[in-house]
Amino acid sequence: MKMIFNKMDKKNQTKVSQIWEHELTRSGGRITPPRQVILNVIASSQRPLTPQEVYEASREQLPHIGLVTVYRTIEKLEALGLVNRVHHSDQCQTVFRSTPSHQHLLICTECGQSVYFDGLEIENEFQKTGETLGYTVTGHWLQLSGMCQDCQKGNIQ
Amino acid sequence: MKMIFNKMDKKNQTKVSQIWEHELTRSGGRITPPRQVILNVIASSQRPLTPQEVYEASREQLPHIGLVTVYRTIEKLEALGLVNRVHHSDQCQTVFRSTPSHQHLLICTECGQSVYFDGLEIENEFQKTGETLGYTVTGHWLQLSGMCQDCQKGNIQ
DNA sequence: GTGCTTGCAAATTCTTTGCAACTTT
DNA sequence: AAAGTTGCAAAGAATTTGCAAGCAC
Repeated sequence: MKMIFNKMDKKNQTKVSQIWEHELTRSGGRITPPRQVILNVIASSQRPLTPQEVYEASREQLPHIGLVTVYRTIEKLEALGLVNRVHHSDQCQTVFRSTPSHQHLLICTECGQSVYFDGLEIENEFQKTGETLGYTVTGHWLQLSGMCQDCQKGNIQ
Repeated sequence: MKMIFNKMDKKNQTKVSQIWEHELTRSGGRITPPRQVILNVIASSQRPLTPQEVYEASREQLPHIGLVTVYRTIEKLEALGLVNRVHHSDQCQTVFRSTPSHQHLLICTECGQSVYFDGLEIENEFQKTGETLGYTVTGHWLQLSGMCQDCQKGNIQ
């Protein structure tokens, strides 16, 4: 199994924000201060965020920003496939940057820090499972949870 | 990989309802007509249901039942571990009977018909994945989606 | 009888929509 | 200038809470 540890660093944050701005422009959208702030908040986050959390983090940089703008920007980013909705059992509406290739999330239960990983072998198993049950498997949804290295060491995030 | 095709039949529905009633009693709860109806609706469903759907199906048997009672009964069943919340990308609050052993759901995208399956080998892969990423994997969440045999044949559910 | 349960109404929370003013290109 | 975007306020949807009456044990 191939693994890709794609934790986001400062350099990549900027890059992701730039790509997102480019995609927005390309689809006829416009780059405004509120959007730049929201894009940056989501792109630089190590964990999935709720609309409320995006809103609160954005207000630190742009106090008069509106929650509605956050919702509409997320909607646009999702339509462009740049962010994904992430579901937990209690939290269903968090957003996290998506990956170009087909990967899955591993989320830290303590601090929420998340990484993507590749799971081609696992996906082959899914097909076999479906055949046994008489289903044609067309999609899957996999998320792992656990504790990241920082939290194992007892660090505060 | 061991597979368990545990589609629910009439005989099992009754049995599940009875077990649920017993668990309710054991935990100090009471068996009332509204609860019996709700339990039966959920136990006999081949697919995850929203609170609204449980409500509507229950009203056919007990017209004056309240949506609030459905919410509270689901809450109780979930607390007892008898039903699970099932999430899709758009639908986050559906309920489906849980399994005693550790299994995963395969949901038909057409009709919602769902079956549980066993995936021990897959779970071993999850552990390996976690190690590679520096995480201690403590939980996972896996759902497959596809098309069931009936829908492949073009039957109407 | 005691204590859990019900259903109504109201409150709360989350998300979406209408709209006039304002920016971006 | 044209078209997209913003933030406010209001609407809408989903879920939870308070409470008096009712029911199970």
